[in-house]
Amino acid sequence: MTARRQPISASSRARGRARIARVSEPDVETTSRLLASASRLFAERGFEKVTVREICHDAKANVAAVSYHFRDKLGLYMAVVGTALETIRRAHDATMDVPANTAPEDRIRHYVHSYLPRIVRSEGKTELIHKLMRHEMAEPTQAARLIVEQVILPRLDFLRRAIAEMIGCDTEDVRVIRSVMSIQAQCLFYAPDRFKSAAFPGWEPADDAAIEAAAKHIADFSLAGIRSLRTEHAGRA
Amino acid sequence: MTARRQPISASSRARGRARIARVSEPDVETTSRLLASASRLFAERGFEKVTVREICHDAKANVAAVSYHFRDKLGLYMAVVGTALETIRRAHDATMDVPANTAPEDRIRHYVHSYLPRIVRSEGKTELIHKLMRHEMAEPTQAARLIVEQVILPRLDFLRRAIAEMIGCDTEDVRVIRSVMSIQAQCLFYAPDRFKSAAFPGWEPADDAAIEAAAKHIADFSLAGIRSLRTEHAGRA
DNA sequence: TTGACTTTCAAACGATTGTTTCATACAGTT
DNA sequence: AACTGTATGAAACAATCGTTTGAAAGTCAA
Repeated sequence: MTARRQPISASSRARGRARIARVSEPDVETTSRLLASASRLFAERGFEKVTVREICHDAKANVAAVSYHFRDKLGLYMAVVGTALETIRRAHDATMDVPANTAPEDRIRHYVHSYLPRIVRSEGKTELIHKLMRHEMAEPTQAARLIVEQVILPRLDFLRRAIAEMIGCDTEDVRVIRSVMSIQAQCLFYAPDRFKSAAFPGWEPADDAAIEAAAKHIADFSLAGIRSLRTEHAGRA
Repeated sequence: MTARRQPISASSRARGRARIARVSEPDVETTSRLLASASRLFAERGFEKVTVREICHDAKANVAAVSYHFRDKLGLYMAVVGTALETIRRAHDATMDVPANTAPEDRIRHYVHSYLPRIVRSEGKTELIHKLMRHEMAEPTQAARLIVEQVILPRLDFLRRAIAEMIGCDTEDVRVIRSVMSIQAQCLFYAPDRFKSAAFPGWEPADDAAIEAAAKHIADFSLAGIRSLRTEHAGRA
């Protein structure tokens, strides 16, 4: 094992200073360009389907740049995931940003209406983490645990509280948990997908109005489903 | 392009006769062993994550055997998909096997209760096509179109008719289409998945009773959702 | 100017992939 | 026995992958 020339952390140490122009235009640091290109490509096709050479070509950097600045390909990927998680942590998660004392039905409606556009659409910074999440579902990496803990679980907790309040039971009740899965399943189903494009031709919501209509359906459909669970006995076999 | 020694179709011509023992025990034809090993491995990890060498090692065949008997890796994969589709076409699709004049609610219940075990479980021949389907959703190949046409679309049509009958409208109604997606989404969400295992620890139904209970939830939840659509105006913006 | 440090570059390395080559062995026919 | 079509095996091929190398060029402080 040969010792590497330069520890990874040193690159961040040198990044504070302003830089003089080099032979070619280094207006943006190589590290930033790599992160930008990698974010876009990883979000598009996931970790394994993107090659280091492709990222470096897009970022106008040498192939060795990834190894130099991020240790290896996985290091670059984890950096992308890290900044995506930071973005979502900084900007208050819109899916849970609701005034206090809101009725549980309206909280659920708000969740679906703010969640669905992020799943269907492709532009925007907050959409990055959702695209990464979708690929992590198919082929998880080390990032899966982070995403679950920092994004998924808080959202599910938000849903569980609202649903439990609606039914009038504990948040640990099986009916609550299964209803959370039902809502989450319906939302995630609208994620763009080449397979589903063939199975449901033209059924993907195209414009904002269609997304809103689909969200309304999921909310109506699910709220009716949850209400029907109120009359049901909790301890069924 | 060099002409291949032996056209692919010739292998099936020679397979009718009984064979004398060779140096090693060729009790089963190489073609069959390759198909068996490939079915298991492709179902487990999808097309791209399985190597030809791995299949051949498992089938106790030479690496060149795939090229010889199936033209290439994709040819072997399509053969696997073909036999899986044939199996599902031969054995009447249980998800749609229901006596005539059954009430639409009961048809939907039957669909969910027979569909969900096939999604959750792993053993059995009919489960093969479902495992292949799940991988096709993540990374579609040529097989996606076949699976959609021969498996997905007939099932969705079964659901559409039942739901339209419940609501009392046309099968092309948006409410019908969205309800089909809601039911299908909830069912598919129970597919085993390493990512979901972390997000929903212990929430995957373990035994038959748990699967039945989950199916009952999906049916109850969805039927209530559909009933609520009856009172809604069809032509909403 | 010297020397230490940081960053970039072209090239190569080592591993793995799907696929092909060519020799060989077998069965059946003439 | 000789020939033909079928099948298998070890080895190699060609392409691609992530990663490493070693030299070169730059910056900055002494």
